[in-house]
Amino acid sequence: MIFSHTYKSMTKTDRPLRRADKLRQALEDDIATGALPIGTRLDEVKLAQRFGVSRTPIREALIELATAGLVEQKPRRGAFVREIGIPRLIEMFEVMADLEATCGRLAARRISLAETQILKASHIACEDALTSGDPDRYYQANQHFHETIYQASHNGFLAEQAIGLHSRLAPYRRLQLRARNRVAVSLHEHAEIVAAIVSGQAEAAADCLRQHVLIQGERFNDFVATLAATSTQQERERSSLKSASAAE
Amino acid sequence: MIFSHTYKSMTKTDRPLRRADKLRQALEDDIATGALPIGTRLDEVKLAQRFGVSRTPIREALIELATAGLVEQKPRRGAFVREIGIPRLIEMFEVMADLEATCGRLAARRISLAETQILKASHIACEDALTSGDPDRYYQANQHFHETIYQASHNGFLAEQAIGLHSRLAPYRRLQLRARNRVAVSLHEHAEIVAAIVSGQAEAAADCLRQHVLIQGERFNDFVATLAATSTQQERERSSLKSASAAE
DNA sequence: TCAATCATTTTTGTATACAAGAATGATTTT
DNA sequence: AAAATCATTCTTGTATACAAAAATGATTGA
Repeated sequence: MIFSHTYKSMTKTDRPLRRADKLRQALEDDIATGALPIGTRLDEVKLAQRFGVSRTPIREALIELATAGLVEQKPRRGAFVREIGIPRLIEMFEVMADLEATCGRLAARRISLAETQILKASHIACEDALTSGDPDRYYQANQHFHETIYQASHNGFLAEQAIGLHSRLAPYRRLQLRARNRVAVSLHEHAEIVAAIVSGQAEAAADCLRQHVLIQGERFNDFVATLAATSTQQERERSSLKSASAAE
Repeated sequence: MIFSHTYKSMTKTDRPLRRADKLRQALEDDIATGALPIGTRLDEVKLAQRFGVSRTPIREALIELATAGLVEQKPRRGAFVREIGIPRLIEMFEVMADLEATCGRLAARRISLAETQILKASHIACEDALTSGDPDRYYQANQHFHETIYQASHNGFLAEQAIGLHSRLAPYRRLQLRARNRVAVSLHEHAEIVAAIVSGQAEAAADCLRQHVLIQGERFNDFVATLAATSTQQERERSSLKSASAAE
């Protein structure tokens, strides 16, 4: 992975001599993986016991997570893994699509020769991952592909934003089926994106990427739509979260 | 002002029973206004004395500011008002331009009749503010104009991102001259933007807004360019920060 | 039996105490 | 006299103690 997945760690010189930072990362991972399901109350003393520290660094980590938007702090009532409603998720996908589009537009204009090679290689890696049949491997390869584009935009701030939002959407993207031929279509879109970028067609690259991401959002939308009005809705979301492969 | 200027306060029910939150806001304001100049070390005990609290809420506020990107925490060495380098500022303006463009594109498609009225009114308010000759008033009116567009995008998450970045760029936008006819040109651009949005021309609105913001960035760029290779560079930035009127 | 009120307990928010790394300054050595 | 090393002081990072608000549960009243 080229970038780490937090805003700060990209901009700061990495010497994490603060326990709170490690704790934040640990909690972040637990939230992303679903180990701490959405809506979970994050009890300070229990977390402190679990990690073998006092409440102080736990609180500091929770504040960081709250500021980053991953948890919600209700005054005097504690911190909860943030419940992101469907409407808000759609909004976030919309912004993600736009960030990706911008990355693509800039990348088409600014990508270096070396980065072009990396981009092509990461595309091929996606194809290989698909034929290997390993969902996790495809997920990784796909992420690398997108991060390559972020980097090729030569706008570090933009890349940070894109990575940050991407990681926030990660748990929800995993819900995202299943739809068996999606991966193949996705790969075809990747090919178009690569072609647009390497040939310097900025707007084409932007449009391809926007559609590529928006379709995910729409698919996600379809997915939750089929779930609506189901009594055990939450249960099904949970189990899907664990078993579903990464289709992007 | 429609929105408050923090990410969190838009999404949370506002009952700020945490001192740390008030402190964060106070420090945020001090940073934005330049009362705490860039690079200043934020001594925890001194801040605690100044605000009449213990170090604990101060620390929590500083962590929030660090996560939001306004201050930089060097481990074991304290927090500093973040020095944002020129290259990074340009990157941030580039992203800002894109966020605004997206707001405009969506607003053109989704704006309600009532919001159309508000948008027109806020445009007129900008004109009035200009003729009044009061820079602060124009600054406010201009901000309201842009926030109206954010809101009209009907994407709350996008609006939050736009507001957040806007406020982070605020202190640097103030540096931004001076160039005497800029305001008049800016108003003309506003008119074009309004026209594009109310007539539903999504791409036109996006392009206008992108240019509108990018030009600020370029102006900013010009400004710092004239400053380059000057021995008392920092000094001049400081004084300009205080005296310069708001031209956007 | 159900609801409302009050006491108890739990948990967050803040203050203080302590530990450890960094900055500062003096002393010593070359 | 200059530089390096060591002791002191200062500041951050963490733990603990305390205050106050909210959750919980029991008791009382209708």
